[in-house]
Amino acid sequence: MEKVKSMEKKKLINELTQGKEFVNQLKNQIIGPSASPEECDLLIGKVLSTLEKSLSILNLKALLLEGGINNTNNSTSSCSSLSFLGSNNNISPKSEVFDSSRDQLDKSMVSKKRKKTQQWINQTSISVNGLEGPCEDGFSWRKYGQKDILGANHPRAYYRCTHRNTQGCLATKQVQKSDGNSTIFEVTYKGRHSCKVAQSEIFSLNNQKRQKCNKKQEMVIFNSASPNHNVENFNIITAKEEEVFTPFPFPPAPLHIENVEENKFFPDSMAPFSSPIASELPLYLSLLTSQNDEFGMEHMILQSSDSDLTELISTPTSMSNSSFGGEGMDYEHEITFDIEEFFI
DNA sequence: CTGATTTGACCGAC
DNA sequence: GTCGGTCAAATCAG
Repeated sequence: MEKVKSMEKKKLINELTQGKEFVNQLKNQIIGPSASPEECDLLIGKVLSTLEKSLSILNLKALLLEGGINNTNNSTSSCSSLSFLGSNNNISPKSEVFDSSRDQLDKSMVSKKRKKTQQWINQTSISVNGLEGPCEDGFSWRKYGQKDILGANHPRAYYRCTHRNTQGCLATKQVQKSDGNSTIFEVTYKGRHSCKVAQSEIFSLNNQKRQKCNKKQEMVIFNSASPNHNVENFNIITAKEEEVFTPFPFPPAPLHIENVEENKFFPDSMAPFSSPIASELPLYLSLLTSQNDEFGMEHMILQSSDSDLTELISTPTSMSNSSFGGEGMDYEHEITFDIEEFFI
């Protein structure tokens, strides 16, 4: 445990130091004669990334303390996704995801909890000149309920696919403002879209909205000096087996998914699921924002709670990454994925 | 008029 | 008994 603490501390210091360096570089960019917006954008993304990682580390600690979890292994590895769940206050302590993980931990794998549908959580926010709200995801939703959630400052809204009645599409989503930052919306998707309309519309809509959202994001980023302008966008996915789940707005292009146990693509802080804690939690998928990623794409981590399947998917998305679409796709251990398709 | 939203009631899981 | 999720009647908006 002490070793773990030390590792976390080291990692935290490292992240903060990196962040400081990036800010300095940004400062030079802004002040310097050869200021490049692209470079500034990149640096801002890096700064945000380091801050998020730092917060993740800190919040994981809080989570562990709160839950009284005795971590005997590599806890730093689970920072990225786990701590987000606890950190944003977006998921209330009573939330399904959090709760079930706690239950599972508490009951030492004597899990007789009912199976739950797959879900993924997308956290996104846009706040420009008072106009705020989660970026649209390309599907048409119909609100069917709203509920005050215990421990949460904001009510949770329940949406289902408009085509539920006509096409039996069972996709639903929940939208809730973050407690900590009301500009952040946490969107939890459940089930998958089976509606033909969504499938046919998704490509054009997705392209449009991606552009739209990217524009918004750029606008916000470049006006970030104003306190009224704020953008944050990061994602956590929680998925559970039982239903085939299609979280991607992309064409059914081949996906390349790596088994995370090999940790091929994880830096240390991104190998979140090798710890005993992580392995007992529900399936978490963690997305980093495009601005966090040097390659301009997001990395998504999937982990199945029951099957211990942990996978990494790379997706190029922006604010619209929450859109799902295309044919339903089962997550297999090996699915090829042509990344270039998404950059066209 | 039609479809979407609101909101109190209800239900099932825990 | 509590809480989250859903239903469905009432209401609203285009």
